[in-house]
Amino acid sequence: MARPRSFEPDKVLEIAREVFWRKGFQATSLDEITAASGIAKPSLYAAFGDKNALFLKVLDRYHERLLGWAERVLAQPGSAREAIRQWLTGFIPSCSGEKGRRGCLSINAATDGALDQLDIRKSIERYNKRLEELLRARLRSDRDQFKKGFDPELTAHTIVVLHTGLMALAHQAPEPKKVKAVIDLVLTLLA
Amino acid sequence: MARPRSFEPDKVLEIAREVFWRKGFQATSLDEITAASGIAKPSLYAAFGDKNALFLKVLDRYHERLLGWAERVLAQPGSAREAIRQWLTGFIPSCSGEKGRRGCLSINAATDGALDQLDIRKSIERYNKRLEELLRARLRSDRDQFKKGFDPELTAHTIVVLHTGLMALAHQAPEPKKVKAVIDLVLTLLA
DNA sequence: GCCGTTTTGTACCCAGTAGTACTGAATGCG
DNA sequence: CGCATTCAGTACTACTGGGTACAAAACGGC
Repeated sequence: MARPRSFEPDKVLEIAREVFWRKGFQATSLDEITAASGIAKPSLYAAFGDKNALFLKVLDRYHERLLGWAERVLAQPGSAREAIRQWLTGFIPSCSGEKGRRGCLSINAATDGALDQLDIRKSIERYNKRLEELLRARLRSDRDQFKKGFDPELTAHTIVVLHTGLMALAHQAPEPKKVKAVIDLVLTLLA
Repeated sequence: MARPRSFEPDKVLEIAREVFWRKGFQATSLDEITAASGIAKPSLYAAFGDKNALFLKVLDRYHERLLGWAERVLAQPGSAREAIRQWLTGFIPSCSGEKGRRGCLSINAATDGALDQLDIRKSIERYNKRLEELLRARLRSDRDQFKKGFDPELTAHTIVVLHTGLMALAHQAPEPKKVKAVIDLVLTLLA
């Protein structure tokens, strides 16, 4: 009944994610996104709102994707430690070597001054909370795999801290081996 | 022989550090620094160079201060584990509660897009390297305090990762108790 | 008291950026 | 085909921010 859209919003959100991820939220100008996507600014505004709203959409999708993957990997049967190891090692390609330099979009955003935007901060906090919940649930339900006195809550949180540290240090492009060794060492806490 | 300076560079660097720390490198405008310090822009430029150079000076001082403190605490005699525990717990006030929200200036800078500036990236990498060296040296020299097979290099790096994670998560203003519990749990790796 | 030198502060320039008319184009429907 | 409706793209505005020219001011030395 009217002129149809000439682009797929999902594709544009993916392109925007790449730009935001590479340059950071503050440092990314809308012109760079229009250049990368071929979509003019008024169309972006009509489809996604202003820069903050666009980034929030990008970030929420990013979070959903990571949570979906974590949920799948952490739900596998067998050893809880191996499930968590698989989840953590899955990040190695994206947090080591040259590819890792961009780090984690979410953690980058948390230190971007983007935190002034309440929506964005809430999204990040919610993501961390849900991630920790997934780990905690798995450790809790498998607590008899571990020795007496094992603390699922504290251990889950500690793994989140470790994960955050690895993703924050990704900007230094460490060697994959080094990351793997750290993961293995910390997983000895699951005993 | 000429008009004297009307401000102390060290004081100005401290004020600039506070502003950068609170708002982030990119998000801080020079106008905010002139407003906070009372120093006009041309004086800032004459004394410190452009924005990047100013931030680099601030960051280097920050690093020196943290390294100096780490060196002092980690040099204390007795248990290596207790020395490291004291070093880590010393960060609790600045990485938990409302005061912690600003996180760590260095880690924030690493994800600020400030990394495009090679000087700044080098400074951060050098800081992390020297920090890890301090830990490694202490763990190595006291390796007979630990069980056979203890790996000082890997353990030192893991502690740096943990420390980075704690400082990155500081933006969420966690409870001090939680941070302390994580530290205690990870220090059981030193056995 | 005057002069060269360095600092100071106002006022400015220019590039870049978020956000917005406004005109023209593409559709479905009658 | 005509028309209402929605999208696309150019061009613009208003503003901010980094950086600087220039003239006045504050010193030490003569």
